[in-house]
Amino acid sequence: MADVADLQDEGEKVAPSSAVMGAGVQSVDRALGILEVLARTGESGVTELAVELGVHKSTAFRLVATLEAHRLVEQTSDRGRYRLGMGILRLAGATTARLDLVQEARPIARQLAVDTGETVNIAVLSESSALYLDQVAGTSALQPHNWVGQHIPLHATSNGKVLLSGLDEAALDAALGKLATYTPHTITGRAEFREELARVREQGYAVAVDELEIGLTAVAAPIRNAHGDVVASMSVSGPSFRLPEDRLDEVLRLVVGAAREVSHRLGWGHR
Amino acid sequence: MADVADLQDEGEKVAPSSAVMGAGVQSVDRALGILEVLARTGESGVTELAVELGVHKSTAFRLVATLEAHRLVEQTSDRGRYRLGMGILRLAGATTARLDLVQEARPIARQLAVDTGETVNIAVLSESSALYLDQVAGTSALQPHNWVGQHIPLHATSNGKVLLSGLDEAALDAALGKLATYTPHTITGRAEFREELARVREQGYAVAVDELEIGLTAVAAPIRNAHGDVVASMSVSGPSFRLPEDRLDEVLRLVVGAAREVSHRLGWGHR
DNA sequence: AGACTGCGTTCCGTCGAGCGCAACACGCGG
DNA sequence: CCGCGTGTTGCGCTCGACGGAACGCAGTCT
Repeated sequence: MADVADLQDEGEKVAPSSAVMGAGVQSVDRALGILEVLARTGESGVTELAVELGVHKSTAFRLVATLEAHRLVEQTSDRGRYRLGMGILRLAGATTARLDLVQEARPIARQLAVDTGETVNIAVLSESSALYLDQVAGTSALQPHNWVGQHIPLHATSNGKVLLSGLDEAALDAALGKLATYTPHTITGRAEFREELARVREQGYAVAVDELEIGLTAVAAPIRNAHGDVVASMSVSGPSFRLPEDRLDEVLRLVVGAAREVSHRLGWGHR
Repeated sequence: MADVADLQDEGEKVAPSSAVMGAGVQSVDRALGILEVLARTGESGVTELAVELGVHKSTAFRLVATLEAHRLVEQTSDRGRYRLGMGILRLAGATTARLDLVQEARPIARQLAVDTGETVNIAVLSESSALYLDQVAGTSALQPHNWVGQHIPLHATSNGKVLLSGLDEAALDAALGKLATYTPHTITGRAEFREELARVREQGYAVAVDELEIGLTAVAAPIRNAHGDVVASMSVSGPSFRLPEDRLDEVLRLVVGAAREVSHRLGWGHR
């Protein structure tokens, strides 16, 4: 039952593009597919969505109208295109409020932000990129433009390195695409990157200076669950001029300590 | 703005407690209903969800399984209960990145935070409570515990007053439940509160000193869209001792100016 | 202007997808 | 052990979701 009956050869190339699809309740599947398309494109019309899903225009419309009734999507104007709506944010608020990872990590992250004066982030691995779960602003006015929910490349960030360091060889290969170059300091050699990961594993922390963006420095340490797996990563990041070499040692000590504290609260080292 | 709602007079057997429901594609409607229930309860079992929606267990299971395939829900353990998942957060990231309100407001909010030294929030009206969309921390270490996605009572906050001031009588009645008392300064009289709203409308800003919490002061101004409707509210809040009467004038000037600037960027006053 | 092409939206008849039923596998407590 | 509670799975019947086609409206080309 793998292939969906695509009987219409209207001429349009039937490209399932990307998504799970094909598993579960058909109409719900399609509706969620719409959300994913909108997340990717930012904004789409009914016709566009219909082509993307390989369904009739009217079908796409009915689905999107249902989503709209629940405020998960909204249209830019009457008779306009569609985009993701506020309902998503409401759900997201309820999600983070309940995730015990965020729950446990938040007070510690806040203290870390106060101690270092820089921005603290918590990220998890999600489909070959880093998903930022939470962010606590530093005391300085100069803040990074990241935001919860953003996708960040794994090989050019301290968080990414930490998260990858917890994977075995097979999973690593799957998660690691090609290593894009962002700055002259980005590590792009595969062998070289594996060495870096070994170093991270050994040291228990990761550093990235100017690797994603010139002038941006970040350090990160792993958060482990009761089984000892790396489930998340906690980082401190800020402008490189505020995080010079001689200050990094101090910051590293704080980050590693904070991450270990969260790990303990999640049950690591108990039993 | 045709309402899709009233085509049929509810043949439902059991009261679906709360939610939109009854409009659009049935199975999608139910699936989204599940998300809303999970957002409310935090965690539920299949059977529980089934009775909540008034459907058969197996139906609820199939729906929740589809949601799980898209990572919008996850189960606490194999054969365990269900809760909202990371997929929601991914969608939320894509949402905030594209919502032009947040997009436009963020740099201005940040500047306002720098100028005042206090925390800036942006909130919208969402089902008879305030939904906080964005937050920029002030320069001081002492920060409020709020977070994006939280629901806050409308009648005891400056943001809430501003948002309510944009409604007509009918909508106001619908949005306003009973006026709970939080502190001795909370306005609880209905007539009194309407006078306060009239003042807010006239002045173009709202103030709340010790009304939600003793020691917490906040001021807010409306953000308008191209049609002139109040779509959001921007506030500055901090400890009352840092925001004494004689400083409020200055802060108010800044807030009103910032909110007006955002409104302009959203097309207000243009043509 | 007028024809034309694209959009989002609506109506309707049909047929297969999704529903409820019932049976299943498992965990718990009496 | 049995009963009762989960979450999970096949299976036929039926009703709800689907695609086709037409509509109203906005631009755009001729």
